[in-house]
Amino acid sequence: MSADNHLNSPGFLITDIHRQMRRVYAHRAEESDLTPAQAKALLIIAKRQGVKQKELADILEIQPMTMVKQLDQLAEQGLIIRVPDPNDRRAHLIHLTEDAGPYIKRVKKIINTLHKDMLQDLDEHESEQFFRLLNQIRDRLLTL
Amino acid sequence: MSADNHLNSPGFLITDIHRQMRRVYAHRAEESDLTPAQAKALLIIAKRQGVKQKELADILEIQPMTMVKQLDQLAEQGLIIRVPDPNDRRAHLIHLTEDAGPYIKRVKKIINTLHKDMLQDLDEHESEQFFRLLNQIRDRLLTL
DNA sequence: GACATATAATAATCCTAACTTACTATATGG
DNA sequence: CCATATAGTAAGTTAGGATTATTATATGTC
Repeated sequence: MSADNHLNSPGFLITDIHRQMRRVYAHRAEESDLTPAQAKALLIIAKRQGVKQKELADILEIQPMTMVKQLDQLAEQGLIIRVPDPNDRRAHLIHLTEDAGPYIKRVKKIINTLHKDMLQDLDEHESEQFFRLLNQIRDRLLTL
Repeated sequence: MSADNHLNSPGFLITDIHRQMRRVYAHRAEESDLTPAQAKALLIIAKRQGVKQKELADILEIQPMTMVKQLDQLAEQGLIIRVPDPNDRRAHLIHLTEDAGPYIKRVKKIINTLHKDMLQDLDEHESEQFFRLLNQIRDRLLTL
């Protein structure tokens, strides 16, 4: 691993891993299931019923417009509804529908299994270490 | 960090890091520079002058058709040429043009700096550990 | 040698997940 | 009251992948 090897480097490895995760996820998710981005949004909404769109976009670190589209998709599938905010007529509060339950359950299972599978060669200490390093790198990138 | 926390997990962290890397890269690359995927392909071609398209696609673990498009883009920018393979009239060999040199140099610098910046909070041992774990996870994902 | 099968490249089309720019409606601080 | 800020959205773009089907050429088998 020479200092000049740009190809086998953390950056490109992360891109590879990201793509492989998507591939395996897509393969395991049924027709009726959610894309990774939809799944992530739905899991956050489940934890924060009544969140505003803007707050959601901030949590996900995406642009408001990107959020709009993801919520459109979730609404089309009948998994969320936008409720007018009684305290701010510009804003909408996002709520899960009753249909969302089974989707959330299924998607949690897929994600759980995927994580377990991809980390299966790491012992507990390595997993913790890896998780810690990922967080450090993510935080650092946010300052760049 | 409960065992049931799907949101702050290695998988989603990798997705975040991937997106942030792209953001910083795009911000640092000039108008005239290459996208990450183009850069990666070009760096491999530089190491393997005369490689076949199919071989390239295999190295990058992408579909042949995806390779075609990336090479179209590089050819449009005048950075590579497709030369008919004298030993196989179906195949093309990919060569760099003379114009490619400065692009490669610039892109290497951007990538190098980005990697250094994003890993700046890790000591040498942690970096090596991180690199090793990424490779393990990537290899495991390829079997799933 | 003929023919079935495999392989290299590509055309056409689609998908996910992001982005920017510009607009409307509503809040809010001087 | 008005200037400015904020929430949401319409329209359009981009990167980087995918699938399916087609053409040209190689290759193994009988």
